[in-house]
Amino acid sequence: MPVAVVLVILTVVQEQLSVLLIERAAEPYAGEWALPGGLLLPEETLDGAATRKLADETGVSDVFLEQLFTFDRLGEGRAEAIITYFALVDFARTRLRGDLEWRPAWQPVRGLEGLAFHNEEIIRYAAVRLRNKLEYTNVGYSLLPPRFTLTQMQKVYEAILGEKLDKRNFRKRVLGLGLVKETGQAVRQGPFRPAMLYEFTRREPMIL
Amino acid sequence: MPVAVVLVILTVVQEQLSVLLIERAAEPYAGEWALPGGLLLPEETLDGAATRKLADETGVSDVFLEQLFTFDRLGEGRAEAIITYFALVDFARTRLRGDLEWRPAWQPVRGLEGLAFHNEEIIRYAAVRLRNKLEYTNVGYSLLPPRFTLTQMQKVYEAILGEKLDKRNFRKRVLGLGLVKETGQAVRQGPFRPAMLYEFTRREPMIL
DNA sequence: CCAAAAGTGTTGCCGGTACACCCATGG
DNA sequence: CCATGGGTGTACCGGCAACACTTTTGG
Repeated sequence: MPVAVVLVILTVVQEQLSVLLIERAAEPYAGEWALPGGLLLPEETLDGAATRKLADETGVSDVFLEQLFTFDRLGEGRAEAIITYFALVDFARTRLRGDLEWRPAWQPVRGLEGLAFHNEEIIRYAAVRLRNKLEYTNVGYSLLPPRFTLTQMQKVYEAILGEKLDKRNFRKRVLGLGLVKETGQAVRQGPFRPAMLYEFTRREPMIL
Repeated sequence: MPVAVVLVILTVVQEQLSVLLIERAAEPYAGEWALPGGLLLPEETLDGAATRKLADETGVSDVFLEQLFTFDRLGEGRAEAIITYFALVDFARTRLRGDLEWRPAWQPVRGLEGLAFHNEEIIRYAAVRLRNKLEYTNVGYSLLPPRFTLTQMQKVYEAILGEKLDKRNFRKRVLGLGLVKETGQAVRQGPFRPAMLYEFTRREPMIL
């Protein structure tokens, strides 16, 4: 009875916090939606397995990835313990692999129900953790392109927190805390003034 | 290669944050100090295993007990994954078992070094988590007798945070937040006015 | 001319911190 | 008479939330 590693990969798509799910090919729960994961290989570290699975599913590396919680087998799996990780990725830089036997897809976190293994509980827990971390860390770096406008950033924050934020207070805070810094002029995007571009001043360590 | 559960059992002894350690009987690291733990039994839940081990070592149950972190085998153990828990107990209500083949003992957290399996890292992490939780939860209930004076409580907090606190501000806060409430008169203890006794208004769920 | 995004300051409140003295009595 | 623990109130400061208008130009 080995150990399994399961990933909660979160991103923001169309102003909605979303999670990567796969349609299970094998029993149990064949045909149902579930979180991606797999068994820990011999001689592999937990972080290594999580990193590998993340790259397998999204092609992404060097993003925020952190251990979330460990469950016992949830009744029905083949593993003795399920170690869950959560990752944050920039949707625009992700290319889901369509050639896998399971079909990965982004699904909004709000209103998820009826997943295999009660995986919605894990997802809710990850979303709570993310909301907390957002308030006292800079995990957001992983959800945005390297350079972005403050309006983009604010929309990501609003999607995660699930509420509108005040523009001036938001800017005061992220600038005042030194979270982000200006990084040059911007290009006009529409019928309005060109925006300033920003980047994060520091990145969190990949594993805390 | 099964799964192991390891416990960081913390308490405050003589105004020092302390941890329960055992002297290992078996190789590897025979004769060295380490955290107590053991293998997960078949059909046992993780929380169940942690609760069982805690009762084995201290005779205590119904205290704060929470999952901490999961490590891979740390190089040298027999287990594939090590799931750590941390628990908080009231020193006065604990009776360590001297009849075990390993000898459990309380050791101050400050200055620990050279433990088996680099266990001091886990202990430091548990101490950090405890300090954080202390500020926004009421985990303290588990470290104190059911009824206590505010001075006792303050000393416990000071031991954990490693700094002196202001008496008036401390009382204002714990009363203002409704953390504790008066629970009757007290008995004289020495050459001074008898103190008021308090208890916690609510207890955290045992597992979060 | 209007929709859409960019940008910009002030005020009030609340929570947290700093800080010092009196009381009672067992020894 | 002093050591020891119990108990109490005020003043300042800083962070956080609330709040509205001007600019630009593509359609």
